[in-house]
Order: sequence, then structure tokens, then C-alpha cells
Amino acid sequence: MDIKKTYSISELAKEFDVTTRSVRFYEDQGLLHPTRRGQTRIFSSKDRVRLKLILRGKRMGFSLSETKELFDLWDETLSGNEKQLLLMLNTLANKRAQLEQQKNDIAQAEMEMDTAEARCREALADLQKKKREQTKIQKAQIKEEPQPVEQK
Amino acid sequence: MDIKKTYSISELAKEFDVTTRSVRFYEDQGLLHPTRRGQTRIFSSKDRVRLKLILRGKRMGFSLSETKELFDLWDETLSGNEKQLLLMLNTLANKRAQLEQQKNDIAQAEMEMDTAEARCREALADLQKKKREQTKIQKAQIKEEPQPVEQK
DNA sequence: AAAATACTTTACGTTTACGTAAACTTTATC
DNA sequence: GATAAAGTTTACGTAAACGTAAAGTATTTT
Repeated sequence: MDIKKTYSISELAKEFDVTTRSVRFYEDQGLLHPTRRGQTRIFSSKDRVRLKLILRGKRMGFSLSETKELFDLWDETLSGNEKQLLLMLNTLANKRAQLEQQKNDIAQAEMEMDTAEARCREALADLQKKKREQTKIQKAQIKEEPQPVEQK
Repeated sequence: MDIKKTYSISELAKEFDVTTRSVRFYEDQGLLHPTRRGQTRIFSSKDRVRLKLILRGKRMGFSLSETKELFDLWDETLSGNEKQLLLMLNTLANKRAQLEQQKNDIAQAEMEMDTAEARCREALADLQKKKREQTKIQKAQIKEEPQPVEQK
């Protein structure tokens, strides 16, 4: 038994930092299924979870329709039909492959960022060195030609 | 000294399985900078690398303009200006944070897929069991009421 | 030289995921 | 009871990332 509470559209919007427009859009596209009190939407904790999943999906580069497909598939899976179960297992395997690809991409990106960062730091160090040499020269010059007397 | 070769638009398109339209679009958006022989585009191996990065970026949910920003930033970084170097380091740190978020998302998704898969297999096992019970009953019925003689 | 092939520019069309504005109801507050 | 606050529908607008078609050039093949 989840948190059981219900949510208004602006509660959800605020919590997940999206606009109400987006939430309504997700309903329009069949990703959320709030009930109504009068004409006002009432979201269940299931809707809340789904919203969270939608947003995570987006961060992972999934389109809304991809996410919707997963939702629908899962709902049909719950019906317990064998064909649907097998289909779901299949889909899960595909998604796993996608995730593997993403993990690879991320690992690659991290390696390249490592070398990029290293080069940056190296270049910076070089600059600092040059700066220090420069100030040394200046100090030397000051010693050679000391205290020019100020006058008004 | 990379592979040093140059590439036609269709070579690149074929290699990375994108349309020539896309490649031209990426140039239009300032992500690729092919030279020209007459009016025909000639892509360098640097362009090839960038195309690869563009596509990886897309898989990771980066927009073209995000990727372009990175390219531009990197190019300016190469100029060795201190301000640019610091800016790049900053940006790299931000991107790393993004990647961490993505890794979290992926880990979460994998966990949920694990439980989803487990439930599926369980449900399937239940179905199989019921099936076996069903056939047992049928076999029992056949034993009780054996060999109905066939006639024509 | 005619035809096929590969490339080009120009430009309008399309999908996704909302933004934004207008006009209206319902509920809470003064 | 007026007004503000939060919700609603309807509908047009927009940015991103191409698709697609038209019409032309350049080169290679037959």
C-alpha cells in the first residue's frame, strides 16, 4: 500500500519541476490517467510514479511514445496472458541492450573527458609557469633599477 | 597522423548509417566543416570523428546545439587562452555531473527491469504449472475411459 | 552523346514536446 | 459579493531534427 495520497496537478508539477502544461500533455498522450472531481484532475500515486518514470526516460533519451509503449505493455502484462508475458520479456531484453550501449557511450565519454581535462590542466600549468618566469624577470629589473623617487 | 583520408558525404552517411540530409544538416548547424572541391563536400577524418561524437551525443540524449557548444568550446580551448581553459574545465565538470545522473538513472532502470523480469517469469511459471495440471487431468480421464473404438 | 550516378541548393512539410495566450469555471479569501 | 487563486479547454505558435520533392550541375559509364 503505497503512500495512497492523491495529488493536484500543481503539486506534481512543483515536485518534479515541470509545467502543468507538460503534465496535461502527458495525459493527452495517454501516459497518465488521472481521475476527475468535477473537471479537476486528481492524480494517484501510480500517476506520480509514472511521471517520475517519464522524466527519467527523457533523461535517458527515450521519447514519450517509447515510454508509453512500455507502460501499455506492462499494463497488458499484468493481465497475465502468456503471449504478453513473452512479449514483455523480449522487450526487456531489447531495452537492456540499449542500456548496455548507453553505458558504453558513457564510459567512452568519460575517458575522453579525462584526456581533455588532462590537456587543459597541462596547458594551464604551462601558462602559470610562463607567468612566474615573467614576474621573476620583472623583479630582477626592479632590483637593477630601484625606487624611482616620486615627486609632485 | 590519423587515417588522413578524406571522405565523401555518402561514404560517411553509409558508415554511420545516417542520411546525407542529416550530414548536410549538421554542417548547416556548424557541427561539421567540410572543405569543397568545386561545390562538392570533402570531409576530413576530423569531421569523421566529430560525426561519431555527434551520434554518440544523440544516443546520450544531447541536443545538436549542446554538442556544438562543446565543439566550439574545445576549439577555443586549443587557442590556449587561460579564460577558455578554465571555462572548459568548468564545463567538463558539469558534463561529468550529467553523466553521473545518467548512470544513476540507468542503474535504477536496470533494477526495475530485474524485478519486472522476475515477475514475468513467475507469472509464466504459474501458467506452465496450470497447463501441466490440466494435461494430467486429461490423461487421468483417458485412463478411466479407455480406447473408444474407432469405426467408419 | 546519352544515360546513369552522385552531388548540389532551395524550400516547403512533418513530428515531437511542449510554450503561450484567450476565455471560462470552481473554489478559497477578504 | 467581489476578487484572487487554481483549475480547465481550445487553439495557435515554435524549436529541433530531419524528410522529401524539385530542379540543377558534374562526372562516370555505356
